[in-house]
Amino acid sequence: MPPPRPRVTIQHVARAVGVSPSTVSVVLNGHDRALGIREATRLAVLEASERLGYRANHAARSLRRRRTNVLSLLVQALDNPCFVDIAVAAREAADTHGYELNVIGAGPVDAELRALDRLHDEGSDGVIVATGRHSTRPAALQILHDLVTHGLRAVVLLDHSPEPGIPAIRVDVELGARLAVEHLLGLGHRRIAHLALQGPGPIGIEQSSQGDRFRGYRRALLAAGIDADPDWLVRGQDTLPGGYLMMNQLLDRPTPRPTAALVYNDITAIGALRALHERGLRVPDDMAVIGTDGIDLSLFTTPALTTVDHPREVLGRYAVEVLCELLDGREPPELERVFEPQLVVRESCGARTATARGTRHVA
Amino acid sequence: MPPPRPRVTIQHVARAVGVSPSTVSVVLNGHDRALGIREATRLAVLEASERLGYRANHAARSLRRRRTNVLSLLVQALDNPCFVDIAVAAREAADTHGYELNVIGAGPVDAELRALDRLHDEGSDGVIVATGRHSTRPAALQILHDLVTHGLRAVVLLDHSPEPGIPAIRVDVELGARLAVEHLLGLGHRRIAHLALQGPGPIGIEQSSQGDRFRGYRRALLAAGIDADPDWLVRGQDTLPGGYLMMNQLLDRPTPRPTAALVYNDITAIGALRALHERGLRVPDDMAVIGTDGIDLSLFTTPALTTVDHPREVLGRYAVEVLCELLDGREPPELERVFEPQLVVRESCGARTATARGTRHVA
DNA sequence: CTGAAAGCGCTTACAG
DNA sequence: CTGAAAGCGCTTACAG
Repeated sequence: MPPPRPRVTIQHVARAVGVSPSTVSVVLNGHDRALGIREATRLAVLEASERLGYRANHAARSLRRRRTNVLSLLVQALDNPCFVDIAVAAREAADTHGYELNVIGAGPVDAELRALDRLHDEGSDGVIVATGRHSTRPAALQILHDLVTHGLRAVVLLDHSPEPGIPAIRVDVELGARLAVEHLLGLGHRRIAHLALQGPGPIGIEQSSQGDRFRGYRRALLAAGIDADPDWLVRGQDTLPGGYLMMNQLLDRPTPRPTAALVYNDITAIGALRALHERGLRVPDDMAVIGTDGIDLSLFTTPALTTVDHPREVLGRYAVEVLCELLDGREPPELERVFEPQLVVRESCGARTATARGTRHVA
Repeated sequence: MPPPRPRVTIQHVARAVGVSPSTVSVVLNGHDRALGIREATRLAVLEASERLGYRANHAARSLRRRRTNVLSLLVQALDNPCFVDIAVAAREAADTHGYELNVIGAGPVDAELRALDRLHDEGSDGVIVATGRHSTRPAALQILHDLVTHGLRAVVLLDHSPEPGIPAIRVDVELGARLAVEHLLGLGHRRIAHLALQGPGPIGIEQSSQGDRFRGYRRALLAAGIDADPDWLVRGQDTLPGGYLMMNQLLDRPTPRPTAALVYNDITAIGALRALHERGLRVPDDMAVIGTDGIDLSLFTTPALTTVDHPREVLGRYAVEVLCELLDGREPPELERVFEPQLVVRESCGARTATARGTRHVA
């Protein structure tokens, strides 16, 4: 049994002041109508609700207003700091817009559909889907579509827009891959591997972040007259062990060993670094490694990761803002907003040395 | 304006089947009373609600039941994977008990009080406070007390129980520190530093995790006839840059340099590793480093961290279970449940080499 | 075996 | 300038 809950309601406040509940409601909500409330009454209501410790009942308010003022953010996995950064920024933005934010980690691919479907029941007004891999999965798209049909507003983050009513905020990962490869080419590398996320189908044909990235990688090589060897491509999970496994697979191949690797994200790159370390291979001397995301951790690895930085805070914040526009009945200015990544050169490609001192992270 | 929300209610289902809303409610909730419902009716209700896409309205249900079936988990910061591990396990446990879990990152110390106070408004039935530092802060304790006064159930995680009504689940960090120091002593170290969390007062007098850990550290040294030099103690933030800064401070001191360091947690230890790397100091040769928590990352650093592992999943799960007991009106079996930490020996103290291969993380 | 009625706490037109 | 009334969608005794 739930404990007895001596809830202070609007009724109690009203009785204490000697006004009606409606008056209390109007005052407490600071409505325009509150202008028409006598100052003395207003003050008395404020005082009494403070004194009695009144706290509005969410459920009642939501039921009546027909909106909950909560947003849901479905991220791929909370164990990747990149998504934590996005979530923290998103929560802050939600806060300033008067919303609560429910952050949900989708977990492994097979749990994702369930998590998506649950969004229906989270009781939120709108959702941000940041799993970064839905656009290649029809089932996920279907659920997303259903969500919108049921009156939820949705925004996609880190992927393409699946349909006209659902705006997308994403990073130009094709450009990111190009910047990375060009950096490596400039350093004299010719055999450049790509550790990529495992997808449902062959890479490169999908309209997805993964496909975009691969295209960037291949085109940048092509522009330098290099035809990417299929043996340079390894696909796997975007996790620490995933990166570890992929790098080991790459090193196990009989082909001439690549001298550099562009890795799916920083977490995966850290896994790859570990595999190299265990094999006694030196980074960057034996293998240059370049990550993606720009999470804080990438500055603290040994060696510090050169990476393609994504504006994680901006993405989180912007997604919330677009969602709020939608909830306010306004159409967002564009269906897709694409942010630019930025190459951050540190130690893992040998271009220069880095120090954690003096960054924004070290006060 | 919120979009028009063509909500399917219990009424619609009732009308479709030709029964009353009460019957629909009883059937859908699978109540004991449902036993008294004709099978044909039951099936018809189920079919119609499925067909119509009925989804219960959370707000209405909560309002009526006077319980929301949501739990809140306030963790210190989501950017420490240790708390993510706890949160993920807690959510799973909440799920199996029929609750939703709202995970909130408290953020920096100054934001913590605000976050705590907000718990009032999250509309949850119970809260788990896992900031790991409340017990030394009277203001935090006061808010926690208020929460319980307002009818919320509360459980403290990773700290001592602040009062009889609030159970605590924690780790014996004093033992953890002892295990770590004994390991280092066994390896021949004599000057062992301690990088600790900055608290509101001097260390060692507080009844807190921090104080407990320090006591374990000092006593283990004492047992070996070593009186801890105050210069071996550095206090700072429990973050990557915090660890980086603390290690640099330690190295800047004129006293004979310690040969080993027991660090507050793994994230901080990774910061410390980086500081050592930048100074050209080798781990473990020039300085042995030992972390705490046992997060996955600690296996992927270079060198791999020797650490004091905490049962993070168990902690998260158990906290939820205790909270559920409380919500069911049962008293938990004990006011404090203390779990044991475990030393995990890897590379950073030089005792042996480690490999990421073959762990549970690498499938 | 099922329905009518009341009510959870709030907000919002609408009166006056 | 403020109050009475209705209703958001659900659940739960209580009738029958």
